[in-house]
Amino acid sequence: MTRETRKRDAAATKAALLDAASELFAERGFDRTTVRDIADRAGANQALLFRYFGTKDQLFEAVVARNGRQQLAETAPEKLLGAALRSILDPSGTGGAHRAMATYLRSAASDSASTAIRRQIGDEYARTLATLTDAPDADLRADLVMAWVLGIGLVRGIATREPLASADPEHVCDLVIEATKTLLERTE
Amino acid sequence: MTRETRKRDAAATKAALLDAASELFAERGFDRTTVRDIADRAGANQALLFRYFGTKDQLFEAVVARNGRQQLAETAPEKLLGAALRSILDPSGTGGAHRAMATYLRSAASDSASTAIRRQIGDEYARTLATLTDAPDADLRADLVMAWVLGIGLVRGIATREPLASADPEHVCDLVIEATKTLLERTE
DNA sequence: ATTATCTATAGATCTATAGATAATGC
DNA sequence: ATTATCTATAGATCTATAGATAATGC
Repeated sequence: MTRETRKRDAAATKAALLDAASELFAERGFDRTTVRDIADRAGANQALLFRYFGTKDQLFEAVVARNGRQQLAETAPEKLLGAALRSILDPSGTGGAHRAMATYLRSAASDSASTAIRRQIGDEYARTLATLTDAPDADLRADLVMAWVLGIGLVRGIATREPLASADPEHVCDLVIEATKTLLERTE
Repeated sequence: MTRETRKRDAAATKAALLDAASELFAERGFDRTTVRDIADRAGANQALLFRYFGTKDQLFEAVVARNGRQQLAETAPEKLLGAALRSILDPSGTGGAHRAMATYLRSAASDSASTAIRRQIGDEYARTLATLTDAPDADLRADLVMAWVLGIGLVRGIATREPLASADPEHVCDLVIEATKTLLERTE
């Protein structure tokens, strides 16, 4: 049996590595994901990862840069909070915000990771959320709302704490959105 | 110059290792803390860590078990939210809740870490917070409050996101406590 | 004599690189 | 001929253990 060689397509290989890295960083965080895990899932040789992305850190930044852009563009500001919450509360949710948040959470310990991702993901979410209030400290309040969503993702998805972990998503949404109204509407 | 040998005191060495581990796990998370880092900071030999605690995982559990107990006992339930928030918002705060939260956050990716710590820290906080409301889903609401505190710690302390990172602690407290009242008081 | 502490190192990873191999395009 | 892919491995960690050394208590 002859050893198979991957089809020669640099662009496709790069994309496959990005996809695999995006999944694994979200599942396990930066530290616990090895370059060999990524290459294996992508069906690519491990050395290509370095050829195309330089270092593991740079691959991480490439993942964040790619994911950050496409996820927010699709959601209207006033629906963003609900959408982010539902996507975080949906156990089957591998799409959209869930992955970005999971990456954010699971890589909280890694420095380069934290730095890169903070800018990309955080800024876009917060900027969008800040449009929902006209309080003078809109940006701060937006940060607080984002912090809540992240915290819920942490407690539910990673710590799998009960009763939150298996609570009804719509019920949680109601509670959070109601309390958030107080935060966003009270102008002083 | 003769090589110094540590004073022979097993109990003190164990305590020093626990202290050092507690600090480092909070600062860097489980994965990024090496047993040698811990032993060095404790001024102890690295082999003793294994002699006294078995494995790195077991040391982590010992840290969590020790810290979890003493931190909550001191605060009255109705002041817990404010105390937890202030301790997380205080940049100089190395004491109490801050370290527990930081450990929780920075070790979010590690499995054994996450499992051990979830039970210890989470349960005690949530149980205390749940006494503040008489809503039928008190535990769920308490989880949500805790999630918010953790999220704020994440965004402020680890991601150091502006404007939240350098916002006035009292102002943040006001905003969060006000919004939390809505969550805890609205019984239906 | 007991046992806390230390030395030395095995064994398992993991990132990254150098250089060989082989598939495509001209 | 170019260059995408693969092999093999260097070099750096990191956890954990086996066994030597040396300080205390009887």
